[in-house]
Amino acid sequence: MYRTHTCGELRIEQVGQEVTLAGWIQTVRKFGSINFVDLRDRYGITQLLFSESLNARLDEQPLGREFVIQATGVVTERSSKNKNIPTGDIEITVSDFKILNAAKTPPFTIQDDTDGGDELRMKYRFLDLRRNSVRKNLELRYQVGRAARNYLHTAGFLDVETPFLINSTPEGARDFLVPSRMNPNQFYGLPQSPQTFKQLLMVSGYDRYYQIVKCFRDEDLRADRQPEFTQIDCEMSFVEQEDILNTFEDMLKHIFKEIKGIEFNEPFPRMTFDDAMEFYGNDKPDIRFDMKLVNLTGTVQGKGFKVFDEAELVVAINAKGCSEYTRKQLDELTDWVKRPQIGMSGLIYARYNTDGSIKSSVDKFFDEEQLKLWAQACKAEPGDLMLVLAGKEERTRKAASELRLEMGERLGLRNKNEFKPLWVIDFPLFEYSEEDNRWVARHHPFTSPKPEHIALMDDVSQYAKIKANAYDIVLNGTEIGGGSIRIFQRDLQQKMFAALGMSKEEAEHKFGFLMGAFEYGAPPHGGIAFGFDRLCSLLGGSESIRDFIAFPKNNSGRDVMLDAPSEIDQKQLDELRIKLVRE
RNA sequence: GGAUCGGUAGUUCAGUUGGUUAGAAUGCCGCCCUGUCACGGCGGAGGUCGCGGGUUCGAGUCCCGUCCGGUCCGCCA
Repeated sequence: MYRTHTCGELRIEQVGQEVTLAGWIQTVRKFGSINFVDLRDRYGITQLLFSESLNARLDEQPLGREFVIQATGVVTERSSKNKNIPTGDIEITVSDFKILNAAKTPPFTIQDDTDGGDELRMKYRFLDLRRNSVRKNLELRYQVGRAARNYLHTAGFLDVETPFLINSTPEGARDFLVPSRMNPNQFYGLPQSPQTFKQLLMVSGYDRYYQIVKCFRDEDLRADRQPEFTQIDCEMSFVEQEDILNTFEDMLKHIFKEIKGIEFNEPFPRMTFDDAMEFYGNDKPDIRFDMKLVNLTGTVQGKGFKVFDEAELVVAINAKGCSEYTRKQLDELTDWVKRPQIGMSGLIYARYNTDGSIKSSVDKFFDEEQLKLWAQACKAEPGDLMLVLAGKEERTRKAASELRLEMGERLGLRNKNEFKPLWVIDFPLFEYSEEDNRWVARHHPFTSPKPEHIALMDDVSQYAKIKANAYDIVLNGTEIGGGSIRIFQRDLQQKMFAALGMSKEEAEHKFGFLMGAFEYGAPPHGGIAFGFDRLCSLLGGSESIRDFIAFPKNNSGRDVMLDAPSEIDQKQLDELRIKLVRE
């Protein structure tokens, strides 16, 4: 036995006991003829006292940071206690010790406030994971998963595993491909989600299914996106949208209570997709603060100001209490909206001064009476600042949405300890893809249209109006989950594929097994999938999901520790019958 | 595919208008110290200024290219 206790559990009550601890050396403090060593493991830090009698041995076997050692001694009350750590009342007076493994000096310090940069910490991730702060994130992830499983288990859900080596599908994101050695010139695709399998499980009668499962998408990455990520994937039979929303709202409430001790007594608010777009400019509103988008197009056009008159959309936000913004701050905001990522050509503002007057950057075209109408529309009061954007509809709405979030940030209205969930419902079934020149499924091709809109599927000109029984759950402006009621009848599914420009043969070839299954008694069903990594990062108060993944990949999809992906041997290529194209 | 920020000691960073021998902190090594816990004191070692090219009497600094990393846009049903 290597140890009798962990480094986090000994207290004043154990004084007098002889114990053996094993762990990593956090620090060695030489103090004349005595030495203090902080020994660390997952559970905490315990101070070891090496008194004078061990000096000869320490000269032979010097100790260094991150050495793995085993030490035996008696638990002793400290003469000077450390109130900052739970084991601070005691220390181990070491009688014998053994170096189990020496260690190189680590390239960065293994502390909460490490001196290591991101790049280095990722390269030595196994050392980074020793740090408290990183370990806490992984522990949080485990607890979130456990809370979800507990809830789903109690609610009668069955965890069923589904395969990773499946077919590539053309819809949606790019697939990761795996060549098949036994089936030359053929490839598996890794699942973007277990979508079709969970629907087949519904046909099989497993009416409550869940899985915490990896999904794979070969698209460009962000701080909150990884090529392989984890979903809490769920599906239910004999349910309507309302049943699903209620079930999973309860699950989230359970998780919040377990993890954060937060109780939501009210139902989560709901907003239609159309309202979200109109009032927030995006489909995942951050409702921790108001500052809604106000459409001023009708109010401001026809007054001779070309920028407004030629715009498809003029939209304002009301920055409460910002009328004192200096010219410098406003210029800076203007530069901000002119950045290529936002892409506006300018920013117009109107200050509602505390004396009741209104001054704008376009006073030449709008007198005070006109500006009062702006204020009325924006519900602005003296002391407020109206920020106005104008231009092409889509870009302007998007820019206004970004500006709103930026102002919310600057005004400190986006508190990461405040949690405001929101259901966004009634998503459109289709959206037009300029790139492919056709209508594509906004959610996915198995999403059911609202029954009253099915008739519109016969007329392409009506496609934009068709709403789906699809929903997203949004937390603090981040989409953490989404799902839909599915199509469960072959005819409707066929119609859907046809609407997406897929021939009968093509649909049969790609999804024939699913449509075939629908002919053998498919129950009405629907489901939802949560972005587990994102949920964890929000609960942990971090922007980046990488902090909650033990071994994440970087921006370019590389594992910098393993240096993956990498080239492979010619022999392997030959077996797979793959020829490389060198450029 | 694009935008943008960064790359200087083991690490985190500073480095002026292009100008002597490239600095600080921390870590590391040595010596001293019996109650430290961010220990302290004294001393020391440590540099391909990411890489390649160019401009110049002279480049860490300016220009071009390239590689690596961060963030974002496009993309991500």
